Amino acid sequence: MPQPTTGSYHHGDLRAACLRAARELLEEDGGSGLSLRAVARRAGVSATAPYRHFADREALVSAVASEGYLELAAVLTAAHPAPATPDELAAVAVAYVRFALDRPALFRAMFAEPCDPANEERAAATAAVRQYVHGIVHGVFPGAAPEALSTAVWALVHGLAFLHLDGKLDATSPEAVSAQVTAAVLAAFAVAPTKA
Amino acid sequence: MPQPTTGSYHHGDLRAACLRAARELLEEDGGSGLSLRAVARRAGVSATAPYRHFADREALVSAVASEGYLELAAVLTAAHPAPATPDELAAVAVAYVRFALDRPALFRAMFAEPCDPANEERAAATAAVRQYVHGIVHGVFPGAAPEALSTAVWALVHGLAFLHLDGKLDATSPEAVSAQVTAAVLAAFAVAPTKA
DNA sequence: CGAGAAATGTGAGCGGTGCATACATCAGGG
DNA sequence: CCCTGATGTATGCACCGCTCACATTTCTCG
Repeated sequence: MPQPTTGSYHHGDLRAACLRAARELLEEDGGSGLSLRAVARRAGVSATAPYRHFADREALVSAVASEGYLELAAVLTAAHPAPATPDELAAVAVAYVRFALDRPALFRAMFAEPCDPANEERAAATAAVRQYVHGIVHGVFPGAAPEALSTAVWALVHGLAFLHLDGKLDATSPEAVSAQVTAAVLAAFAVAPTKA
Repeated sequence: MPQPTTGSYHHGDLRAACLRAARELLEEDGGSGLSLRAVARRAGVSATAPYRHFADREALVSAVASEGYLELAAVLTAAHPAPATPDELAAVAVAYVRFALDRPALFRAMFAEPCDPANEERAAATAAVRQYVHGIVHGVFPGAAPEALSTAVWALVHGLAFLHLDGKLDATSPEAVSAQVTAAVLAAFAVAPTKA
C-alpha cells in the first residue's frame, strides 16, 4: 500500500488522484473537457503517467462511471431504502432524475458511451442497480410479472432522466422536475393493481 | 439553387455531401470517428471547406441529429400510423427501440450530447415527436391525464432504447428485444384502464 | 455585357489530444 | 547491497478543431 506523497518522484496514489481529477473536470468542463492530459495536469504529473494506471482514455472513464453507479445506488437507497408504495417509488424516481441533473456529465459518462461488455466492474455495478430495482418492484407490486415490470420501471425512470437532461422536458426548476417525474410515475403505475 | 458538380472548384452541394458523409462515418466508425476532417476527406474537399456550411463540429452533429429525428418519426408512423390499443402502442415502442439499435451512433448523437436549446431545428423536431406521442396517448388511453401519461410513455420507450443500447438488457437477438419491449410496455400500461 | 460583391473552396498553421516508445527514478526482496 | 519491477518522465507522431489569409467562382446590378 503506497504512502501518501513520499515527497517527490513517486506520487503515492496516482490512480485515486486521477479519478478525483477526472470527476472535477467532468463537473467543471462537461464531458468533452475530460482528457487524459488535463487529468494529468490537474494531478500534477506528466502527461503519460496516467497510462501506468489506465490502459487508455476509455478505461479511465469506465472507472469514473463505475464510481458513478455506486453513488447512484447510494442516492437511491438514501431516498428510500425499500419502497413499498407507488408514492415511495416515485420518490426514488425523483432521486434518480435529480442525480442525473446534479451530475449531468457524470451521468452521461455512465450511459452515453457504448459500454464495453467485457468491463466486469461496470457489469457488476449495473447488476447491483438491476437487483435494487427488482427488489423495489417486488415490494411495490407483489404478484405482478416481476421481470417485465422491473425493466419497465427502470426504463421509465431512466428515460425520464435522459429526457430532462436533454431539455426535452421542463427542467427549469427542481420543483417542476419533481412534479413531472412523480406525475409520470404515478400515471404509469399507480393504476396498476398489485395483482395483474 | 446549386447545380450538381459543375466540374471542379465548387462542389455543387457540399452541405448535403457533408451530411451524407457524416451519416456514413457515424455508421462505420461510431460516434467518435465523426470528425470534420474525416467528413471533408470523404466529401473530397479540403479540411476547412465544411466550415462554410457549419459553424463548428457541434453544428454538424446537430444537423445530423435533426435528420435523425425526422427519420425516427417516419419509422414510428410506419410501425403504426395511429395506435389505439396497448398492443399497437407496443409495436411502436418496438420500432423505436429497433431504430436505436439499428443506428446506434446516430441515436446517441441525437440524445447523448447536451442539446443546444437555441437550436430551433432540433427543438422543432423534438416538438414533432412530442406531438406524435401525445396523439398516441390520446388514442390509447382516452380520458387519462394526458400530459403525465405522455411523458411516461415517451420516457418508458426512450429508456428501453437506451438500456438496450448500453447492454443493460438482453439485446442479443431482435426477437428477444421485441419480446422484452412488448412485455415491459404491456406490464406498465396494459393494466392501466382507459379511465383512471 | 461586364465589373464589383458575395459566396465558396484552398492552404498553412496554432494549440490541443491520444498514444507508443525509450529512458529515469525509486522501493523492496534475494 | 544490488538488482528487479513498479512507477513517473521526455520525446515524438498522427490526428483533431479552428483561424486566417488567399484563390476561384457565381451572382447581381448598373
